[in-house]
Amino acid sequence: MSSRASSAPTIIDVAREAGVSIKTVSRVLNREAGVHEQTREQVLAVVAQLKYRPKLSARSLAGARSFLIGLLYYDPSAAFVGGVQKGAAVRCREAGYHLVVESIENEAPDIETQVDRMVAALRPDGMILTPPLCDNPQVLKVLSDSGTPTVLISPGDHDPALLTVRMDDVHAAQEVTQLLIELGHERIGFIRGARDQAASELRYQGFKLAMEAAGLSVDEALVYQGDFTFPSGVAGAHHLLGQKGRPTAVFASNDDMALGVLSAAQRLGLQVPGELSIAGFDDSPAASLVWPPLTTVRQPIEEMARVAVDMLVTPAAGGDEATPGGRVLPHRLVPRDSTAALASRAHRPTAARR
Amino acid sequence: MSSRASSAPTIIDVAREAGVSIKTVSRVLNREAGVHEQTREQVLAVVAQLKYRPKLSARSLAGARSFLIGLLYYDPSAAFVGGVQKGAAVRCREAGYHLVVESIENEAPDIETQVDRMVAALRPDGMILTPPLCDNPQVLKVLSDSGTPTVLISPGDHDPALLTVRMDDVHAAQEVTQLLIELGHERIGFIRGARDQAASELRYQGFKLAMEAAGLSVDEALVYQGDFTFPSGVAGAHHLLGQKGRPTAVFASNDDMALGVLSAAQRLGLQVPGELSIAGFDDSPAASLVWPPLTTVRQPIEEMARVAVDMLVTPAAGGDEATPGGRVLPHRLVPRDSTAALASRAHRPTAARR
DNA sequence: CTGAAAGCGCTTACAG
DNA sequence: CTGAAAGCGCTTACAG
Repeated sequence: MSSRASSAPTIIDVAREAGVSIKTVSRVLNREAGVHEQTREQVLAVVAQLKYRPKLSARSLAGARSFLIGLLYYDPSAAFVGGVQKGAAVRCREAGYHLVVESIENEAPDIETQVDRMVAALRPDGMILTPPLCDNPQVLKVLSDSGTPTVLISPGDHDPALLTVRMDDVHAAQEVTQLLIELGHERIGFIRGARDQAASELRYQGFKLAMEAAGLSVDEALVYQGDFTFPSGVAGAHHLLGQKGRPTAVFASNDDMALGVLSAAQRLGLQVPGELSIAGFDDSPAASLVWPPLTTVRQPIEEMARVAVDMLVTPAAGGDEATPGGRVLPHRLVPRDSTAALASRAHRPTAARR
Repeated sequence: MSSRASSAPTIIDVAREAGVSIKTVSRVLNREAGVHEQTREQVLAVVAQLKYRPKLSARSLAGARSFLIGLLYYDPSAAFVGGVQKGAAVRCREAGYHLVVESIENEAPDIETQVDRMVAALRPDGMILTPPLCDNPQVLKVLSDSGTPTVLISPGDHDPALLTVRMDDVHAAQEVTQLLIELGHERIGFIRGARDQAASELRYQGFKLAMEAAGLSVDEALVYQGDFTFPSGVAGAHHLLGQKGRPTAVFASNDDMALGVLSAAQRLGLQVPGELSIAGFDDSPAASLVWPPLTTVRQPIEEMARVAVDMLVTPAAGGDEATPGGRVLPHRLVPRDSTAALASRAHRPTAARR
């Protein structure tokens, strides 16, 4: 079937044809300095003519690098993982690396074995972890024991020595809250995310900070504990909207829950945004597909993944002055039609309230 | 940083400790027959004690297999690719393989170089292609020239010698159409998918077959050419619902477009499903998140990916009697609330019309 | 600026 | 049932 598989040219073929040693071919291919320009061109010409491509397994076995980056994820959101994957895969290709993807369960009893097997077999030059795996101590332990450089995307509390990439969840949540406040809303419901994810707490903090800055009190009765799923958004909506002094706006910690709120509101016959404003977080694909489209925050997912690969491939790319091994990427508030000024009330800037 | 990296045990360490040759260790690890049970257990004990894991690059360089499966995709739908990825990654791990994912642009001018580079560097034991890449002649050419076994997921017309996995788009579309017909709908609008994707034509054929089987004519004015995107669903809805004898139901070739129809209908003030029934295709995550939830067809995405890996890893797994290299996986009609019986008309089974 | 030698850690024939 | 030797195709020191 693959009769030509055996005829693939090796570095020896190239060296012979170019009249140089294999070491020189290696130098040219790895862009090492100190090769006569004429020699370089000659080698490159033969490489092109023979369509020579170095074999990764040989490079990996002989050298110190595997040219492999591992990405570990445990599903939750297809949109999030998909974005990370695309950003990472593209950057890997640009850098001459390849992305090996493994899906592992966060609660699997043999999770350490799974991770260890992957790392020991592949010897990746680096690993990228997404939530909630990036906060899993067992996984982190295995990786650190193996000496594999690791980048955490949007982690919670973590060893400050580790490389991280994230966005500013607190500030983003503040901005969303401020938007609602500026639209005249005072009774704003909040739906928290899953307890075991770091972003949940950060977004809640942002909400509280913005409320307090505007001189508004956070009514505990208007805070619901969700878990980032659509159904928990529905449940949260029923809880919040069933109150005596019900909120005129609801800020859900992610889009899936906001969609649940939207669905519940429509079933309850509430006009959105006329009678209820709704805001989410993530800017998931569905957020712009529903009606009315959701006001939300765009997470720089693909960019975070690109940066993660950069940190692994070009160690110099890691960190900035503030947090040595950490990078914080900019987000963007995305106002859409699910939020509007409070019906029949004047627009009241928050500054005037102090 | 990784001081212990150099101390990773090799097959030689295991052989020495177990008092056997490296060949015997290799036999045990590869489950080759003909090893004394006692020897086998002794080797396994040492392997466990030393936490020995064979290095993939060495196995790959020395042997005929790389234990790598490549997955090539060009985004379109995050949900589809995400499902394929998960199914493939899980099955790979079970089989001791690893999944290398590459995202390439279907229209990139250097697409052949990109694919060739990946295949030549990795020497994967097999490749999996998703639409639209599985119908890209240039990509298929490079892979066939390299002798890399390839499985196409949901391809269009293809070389019958190639391995394929798909669902029955024609039949599934027939079922959706029948459901609408059984609900009493006669004027049914249809929105076609992207011209360059094979599934578009297949689903349209299914629609026509069901209409004809029920003795209903397909009104060309009620067929709109979409492109699988949300906006084209909105445009299709405006086109179809603006007609004199407008349809009482719309069947969109995928969920994204169906969501567009839903959005447009709600803006036009039409009750769904009271005044308009809507059906989609895919059972994307958003389909069950909107209100009303969408009637659709569940594609067996993860299963298709698992089977694809199986065909590559266990050659015997490929094909069934009907189509030698092809496997057709079962789908499932998912009736939800976006479709309902035609208002104020009796339920009329299609059989009675003939 | 260039090269000869050794070696990475396994599997593949081949022997016994 | 088991093993000694060769070799996969590169990179790494080390020389010159």
